[in-house]
Amino acid sequence: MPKNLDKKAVEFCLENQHRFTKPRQKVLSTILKSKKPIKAYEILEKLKNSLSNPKPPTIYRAIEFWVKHNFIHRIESLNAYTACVENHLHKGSQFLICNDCGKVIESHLCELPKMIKETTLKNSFKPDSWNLEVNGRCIQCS
Amino acid sequence: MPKNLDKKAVEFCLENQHRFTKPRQKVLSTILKSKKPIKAYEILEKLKNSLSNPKPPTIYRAIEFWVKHNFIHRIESLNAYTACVENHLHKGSQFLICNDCGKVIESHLCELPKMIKETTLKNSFKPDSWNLEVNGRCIQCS
DNA sequence: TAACTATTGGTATAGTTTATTATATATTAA
DNA sequence: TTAATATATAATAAACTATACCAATAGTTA
Repeated sequence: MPKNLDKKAVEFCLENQHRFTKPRQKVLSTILKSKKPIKAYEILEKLKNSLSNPKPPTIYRAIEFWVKHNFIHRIESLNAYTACVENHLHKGSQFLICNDCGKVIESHLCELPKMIKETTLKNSFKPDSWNLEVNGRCIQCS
Repeated sequence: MPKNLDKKAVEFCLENQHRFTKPRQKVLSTILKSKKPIKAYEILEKLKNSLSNPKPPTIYRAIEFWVKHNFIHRIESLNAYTACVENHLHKGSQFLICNDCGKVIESHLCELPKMIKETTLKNSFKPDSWNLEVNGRCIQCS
């Protein structure tokens, strides 16, 4: 979905002195192209051609890099990865997962942070980051 | 934590014509005894004695059973399982995970459901169940 | 008893992720 | 430019997590 995330990634690497290496490049673009969250081994499979016989660690290192810098998110309940709809600075993420078609919508629940602060305060807990995954049905499937 | 969840489990099985078999019994009690979320293979290890040489599928089947009936929850970001603090009927769960000591608090964010409905409505999404995992620091570690 | 369903047992394998060690590439500063 | 440093990759192996499959068994029902 995010059209120019590719460019932003290049810029990001330039500005922050990270290398825009081939594995990073290919892994990111593969995730960007995928309309649904994609799994590590699916990425691996797709890159059999454009990289020379890549192994799991190659993929995982690149994934880790982009997750760390908020270009992609990991969806815990799916063991899958998806591009961030905007490369905003994240402390948390929210996903709506359709149980029927598998579509995943990244949602911006703007009020959630406030809520989280309140409720974690009650538990004397200092929130740092969070992840909300909601299962249900998207409009096409309902 | 939940002291009589054992008994409730027996009752539940009786009432609903499910069998309270040895694997189910042992897996549940092992999770109940554990103060922290416990992993499938840790359960397997602990049951090496009380069950005769149990294999992964045995454990996973029992876990699945109790998850399905809301006696335990799976914590996605940890690949681990924990007893429900109360065996209330769940459509969602919320966990506060301490990055320091690993403690996990199950939290009751009573207002969350309302929020979820509102925000998912905006996305034309029918919520069904949800899981929120918040990372941060507990009071002892901060 | 016979048929049926739920559950378990056991083997094997699939799928996911990390550790380790060595090598290569880029950057910086002398 | 070259050595020193930091960063990233390659490749092998292993650890960790989960499921598919099929046979055997236990409980239930007709």
